[in-house]
Amino acid sequence: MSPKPADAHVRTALLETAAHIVAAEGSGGLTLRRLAREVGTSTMAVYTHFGGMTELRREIRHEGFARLGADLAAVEATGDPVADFLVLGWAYYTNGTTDPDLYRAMFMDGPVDARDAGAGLDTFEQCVAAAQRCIDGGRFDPADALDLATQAWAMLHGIVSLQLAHLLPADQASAALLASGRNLFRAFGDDPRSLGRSLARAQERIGRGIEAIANVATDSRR
Amino acid sequence: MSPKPADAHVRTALLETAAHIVAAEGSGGLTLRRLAREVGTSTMAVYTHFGGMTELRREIRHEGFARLGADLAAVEATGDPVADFLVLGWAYYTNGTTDPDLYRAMFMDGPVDARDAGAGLDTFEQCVAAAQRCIDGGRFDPADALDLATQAWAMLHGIVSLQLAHLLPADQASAALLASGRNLFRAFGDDPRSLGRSLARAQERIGRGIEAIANVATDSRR
DNA sequence: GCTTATACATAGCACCGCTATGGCATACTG
DNA sequence: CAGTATGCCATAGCGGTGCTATGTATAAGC
Repeated sequence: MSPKPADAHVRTALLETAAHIVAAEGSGGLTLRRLAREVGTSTMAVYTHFGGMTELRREIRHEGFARLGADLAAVEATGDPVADFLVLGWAYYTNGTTDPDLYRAMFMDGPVDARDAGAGLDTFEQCVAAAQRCIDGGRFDPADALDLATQAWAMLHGIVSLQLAHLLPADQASAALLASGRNLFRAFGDDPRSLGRSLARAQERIGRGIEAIANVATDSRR
Repeated sequence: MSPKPADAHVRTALLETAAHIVAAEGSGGLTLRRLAREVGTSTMAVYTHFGGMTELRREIRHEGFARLGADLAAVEATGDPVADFLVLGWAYYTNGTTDPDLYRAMFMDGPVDARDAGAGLDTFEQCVAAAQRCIDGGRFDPADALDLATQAWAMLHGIVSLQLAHLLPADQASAALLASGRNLFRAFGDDPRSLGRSLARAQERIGRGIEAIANVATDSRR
């Protein structure tokens, strides 16, 4: 009946438009029947390919983690590991605030199961590595990189999710991001003057990188 | 037909059992028909008293904010404002982790509307006041108390919500809570040795206060 | 070429939030 | 005190949801 556009695996079309619906209208806008209608198939397709809406939503979360991982991987490691770390945090904040519904689907729709936790912690490894480089470079005091990364991640996630809950306006959120980042990194042992220079470099890279990261973002949307 | 137990305002019974269902089984367990059945009334009662499930859920959020506010108000202001602030943060963490589904309903089910934001920011004022006392007492460097409180809140919320999403095990979360608190307060200008003493006092108060806060918590459940 | 298995369509189930309507008790009014 | 008006709740029904049992057609294996 339907023209079957290229027939490129129904599974991909389902996941793609599902992620698009979630990103555009929120998790509540995604509906089995609507998804089937929009893709031009029947509701059964979702069950043959995923098993149900729960698994579909889990795949969407994985897609979100993949995009987040791509955005984080797009920040290049330079000779200034602290600036790298700062830019990484900014990339995280940007990812969450530009795709709020996807971020919500990842962290707030849960509770996350074991598979999700694995996918989430994979991207978290990039944060740990950034902290480790700061330690190895002598900028941070010797410490467990995972502890530092955890603190940074909690701060980032706290600011992002408070903004997404409309409990922090965007300007206050970004201000808190800057201040908390500086405070944390100071406490991690970085020298105030070095930190100031790294912060300036990071801000300059952020200014230059807005288009670059935007490109990566659109690329990762395939 | 039904015995109408004391007839104590159906509205109260609805809100109470609704909050109980959410706290016990999560937001997904709350259903209009089930709630009516469990209270022993009809689905219409929800609409006469609240206007719909949306408003009911909003009242549940307010109930959660009220309990959180009560838990926070239960920490007494002593001569050590930094210890007070630390205990306040611990109380926040405890509130979120002991009633995870209620905490989720407050911050993750949203997006929060203007009325919710007001209720949430009311309890946030206690955090601002605690920061202000630390500044006035000369423990923190002169600063905008709201900025400091925002950073502390974001950190707390980040840790709590990451734990609730099963992305941080409880032990790592409490460790991050301790470390981040110390790091932030150090950055806020507190002297390391004074901070160490306040932290010891706070830990002692927490140890003593576990039963007290638990009592307050059960009290606030009426 | 027949069989088998896979992918999708159809129809129906139980449940959801919500609303139109009616009954009934109370409160108000002349 | 009679009559009316008002608020609270029960009933029944609508369109929607996720999910499943069943049928069907296409593709794969021998």
